[in-house]
Amino acid sequence: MSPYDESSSCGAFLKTDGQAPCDACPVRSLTLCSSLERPEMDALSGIMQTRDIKAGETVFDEGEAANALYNITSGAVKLYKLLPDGRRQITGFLFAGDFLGLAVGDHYAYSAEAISKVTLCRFPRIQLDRLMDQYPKLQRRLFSIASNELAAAQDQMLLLGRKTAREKICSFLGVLSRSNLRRNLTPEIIHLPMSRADIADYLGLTTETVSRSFTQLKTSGLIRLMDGHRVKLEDIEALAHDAESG
Amino acid sequence: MSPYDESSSCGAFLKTDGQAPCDACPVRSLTLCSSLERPEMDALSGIMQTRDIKAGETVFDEGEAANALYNITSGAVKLYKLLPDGRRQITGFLFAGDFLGLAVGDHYAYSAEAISKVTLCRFPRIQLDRLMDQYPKLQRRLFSIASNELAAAQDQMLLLGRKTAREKICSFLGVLSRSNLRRNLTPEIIHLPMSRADIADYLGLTTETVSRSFTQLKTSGLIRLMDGHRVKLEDIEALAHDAESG
DNA sequence: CGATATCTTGAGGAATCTCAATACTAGTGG
DNA sequence: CCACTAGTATTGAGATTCCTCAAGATATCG
Repeated sequence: MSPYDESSSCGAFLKTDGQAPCDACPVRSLTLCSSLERPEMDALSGIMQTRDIKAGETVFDEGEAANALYNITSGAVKLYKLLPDGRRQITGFLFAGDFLGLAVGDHYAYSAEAISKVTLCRFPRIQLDRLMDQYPKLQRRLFSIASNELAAAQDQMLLLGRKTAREKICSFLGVLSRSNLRRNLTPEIIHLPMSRADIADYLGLTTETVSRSFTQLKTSGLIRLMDGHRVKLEDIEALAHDAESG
Repeated sequence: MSPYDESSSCGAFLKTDGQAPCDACPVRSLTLCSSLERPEMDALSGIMQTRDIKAGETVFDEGEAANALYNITSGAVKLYKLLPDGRRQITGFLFAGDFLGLAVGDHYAYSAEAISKVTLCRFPRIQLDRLMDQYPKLQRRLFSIASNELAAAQDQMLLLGRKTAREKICSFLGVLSRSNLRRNLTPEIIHLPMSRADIADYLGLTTETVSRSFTQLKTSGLIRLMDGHRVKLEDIEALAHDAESG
């Protein structure tokens, strides 16, 4: 069987004639599809496929032909680049509603791997390119997504180049907390589906330093480690402060 | 007098009725204007202004209303973000042909400052937005620029998060060398108009470490410091190798 | 419930930073 | 045209953060 299921719906919803599913999409307001009109929506769902991926599996690899773009319907994905000796930089963690697959040339410049079980909406690039010519609004939406990612990347450069380990962790928790707000989740409880090694590779640290920083924040009473993958922010104000000068 | 000169040409060229100047633009193939057709070109030059900036002066500041986008006709610009305590991360160095001013909301998320005397083509945002609706090709061009910047930002994250001081310097020289090629300059002679402090804030290092790394590369025979701001690459192969594992 | 991976903690080391002194460069005015 | 000054770059010595290596604790999954 093909890895792509052309007929299934956006996420785990009703299978229909191919345009209703997106109406039921729980994360639509966050995705590529946000603020699109009926015709764009229908065109998009017309070329859309869905793809399910198990935790640890690859969505695509650096260097691979960039044949498609994706929207995450559920689950978490990490993007990363590798150096020849295996050192790794994670350039982003993506969650439900997030978009991935932008490429400059014909090939992806980074790898994408599922952190948890993931459901994706897949848009073949050639067809999406055609739609972009047809619907300027879609083109604009993609431009806006790219601009947002660029701004986030610049924040991350500041973090990587100039922040201390503690500040990095506080910034990371702050970003996730704010992302919870956008998703109508409580900003105090942070879910960390990724490993400490992933966090380390995202923040330019080692797992040991990540672990020590968490412990230190716990000791200072700013956070509580509910379990390894769930953190309660006890003092968001103080965390925000320590993210920039702590 | 207004800082903007609506009538002058793109760069230091003939003043005309407002559409010929771009025809003479020496860096057009590198800019926003590249691969645009006559009507787009004319529309762009119609809303274009030029702006001259002295070394050390500001193009715009972080937080300022994002009223315009710019293309550099000559000179060098640095983009940077600051932390409250003054720590600085330079997110990019821009040269003739490069584009700046992309913003997510209504405000710039970073500052832009001239490193040398700079000439800019200025495009008011509101008018450019209108043109984007009118000319999908222009929209597409901006999307492509944003995508390219994003890819560069991801490379820089890898550099900042995972490379050693020596690797950072070698990577930096490599990028500039390749940028010389695009501009039809010799790839062996690198001009560094920025200070060591700027380089340090770009690479997540201190001036002292930048200086020591240069000295070390000189001692290894990979480069020659012709003067403080001009470097000869003696062994591009070796530099490229050391940019990723050395 | 046990095996394995992940996480935490500890001790020592290394790369880079900080602080300080010296050398160089570029621009200024005599 | 040269000397002077202020900024910039280099070099040195010691401090510090974070990393490496190693062991023990905890969580996860079949």
